[in-house]
Amino acid sequence: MTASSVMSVRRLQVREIVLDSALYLFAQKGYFNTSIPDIVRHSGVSTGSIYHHFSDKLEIARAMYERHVAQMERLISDIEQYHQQAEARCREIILALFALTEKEPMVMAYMLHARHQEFMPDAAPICSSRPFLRMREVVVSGMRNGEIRQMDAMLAAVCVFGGALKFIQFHLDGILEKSLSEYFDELWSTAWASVRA
Amino acid sequence: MTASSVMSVRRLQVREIVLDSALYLFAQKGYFNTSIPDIVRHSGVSTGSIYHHFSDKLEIARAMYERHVAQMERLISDIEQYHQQAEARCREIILALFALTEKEPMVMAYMLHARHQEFMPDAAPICSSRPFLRMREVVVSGMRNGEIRQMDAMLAAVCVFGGALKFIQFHLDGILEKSLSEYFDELWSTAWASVRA
DNA sequence: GTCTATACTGCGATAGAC
DNA sequence: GTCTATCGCAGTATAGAC
Repeated sequence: MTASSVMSVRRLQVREIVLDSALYLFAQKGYFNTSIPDIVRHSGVSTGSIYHHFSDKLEIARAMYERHVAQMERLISDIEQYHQQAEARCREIILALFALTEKEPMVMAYMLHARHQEFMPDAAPICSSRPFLRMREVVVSGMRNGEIRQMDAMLAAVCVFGGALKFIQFHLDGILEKSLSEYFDELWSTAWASVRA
Repeated sequence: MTASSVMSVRRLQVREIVLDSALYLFAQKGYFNTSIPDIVRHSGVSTGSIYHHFSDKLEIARAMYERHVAQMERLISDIEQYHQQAEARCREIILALFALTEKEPMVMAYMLHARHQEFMPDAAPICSSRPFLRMREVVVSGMRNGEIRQMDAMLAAVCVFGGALKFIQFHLDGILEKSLSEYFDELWSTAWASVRA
């Protein structure tokens, strides 16, 4: 292993440590309630080092956003590869989002809850981000191949995924009596019934 | 008119002016991006005067939240008074929310979009606020009187109102091609079909 | 009750030693 | 590349005249 590859591995490590701390703190208290000193304390990385790896606080938020948009896109790509029907794809996407919510609630909290536009001036609303656009494309293709009845595309997407996303929000807000997965069957059958051809 | 009643009318006026400015600014830029000097500039009321009427910046946010929670509750009460069936009540509530969104988008932006818990430490999530609890009660009563089929109460509420609320969010985010009201018919028939007995 | 001027704090960001 | 020390400033809140 060369010296430069050691350095770049280490470089990645520090970035990841900072991003993990920032995810925890941003998801828990929000971007504005999290100071650089907070991140220093929680991550154990010094101010100077943080600013060596990130140009400013905003870039931390941006890098984290990109990291988790990519994570969600990968999740959808995997599903599209293994399932061909829109019905199966939608179903599996919801199951994967539920699993992600229970395994890494902070990721979902940051992606769904945070008002990214308040601190990332050029960010699109989350519903226009790549993972959500791809979810809508899955629904549109289902409409083209006759699995889903002809209807407004946006409405169809809301019918299929809207309920699941609301339940994820409820779960993160702690107002659900049961675990997310216990709601899945009834939720999915109701959602799919409202759009199937 | 007595001197004290003049004073209290004026007192209310100043509070309203400040709250109106704060609504505009909070809805547009968010709570944390809005400084007291911003409110001073936009409202024309001086710092000293603002602090005479509100103990701190947080209390402005709280008072505004209460004002619009009450406004939405009144809207629901009026509908409950004039309509007895759950179906009509739900329908009219959605129509009223759409109308409010188009007439006073900032109210809906502040109520639905803002992450109130980030700056109001003791606030419940918006979905647990009184207007949203009452909307769920309407659905539950519709389930009791047989208009809505037996199903998980939370799921039923999401089916009835979730789509409309998502479309309001889309509208506020500016990603809708048509006006809100043009989506209503298809949205409502789909939503109600998914829950009716 | 309303204003102007200002005190105080805590944050984001930088400098510079190691 | 990482650290500690610190600068400059924006922003909340107050003091005190009118």
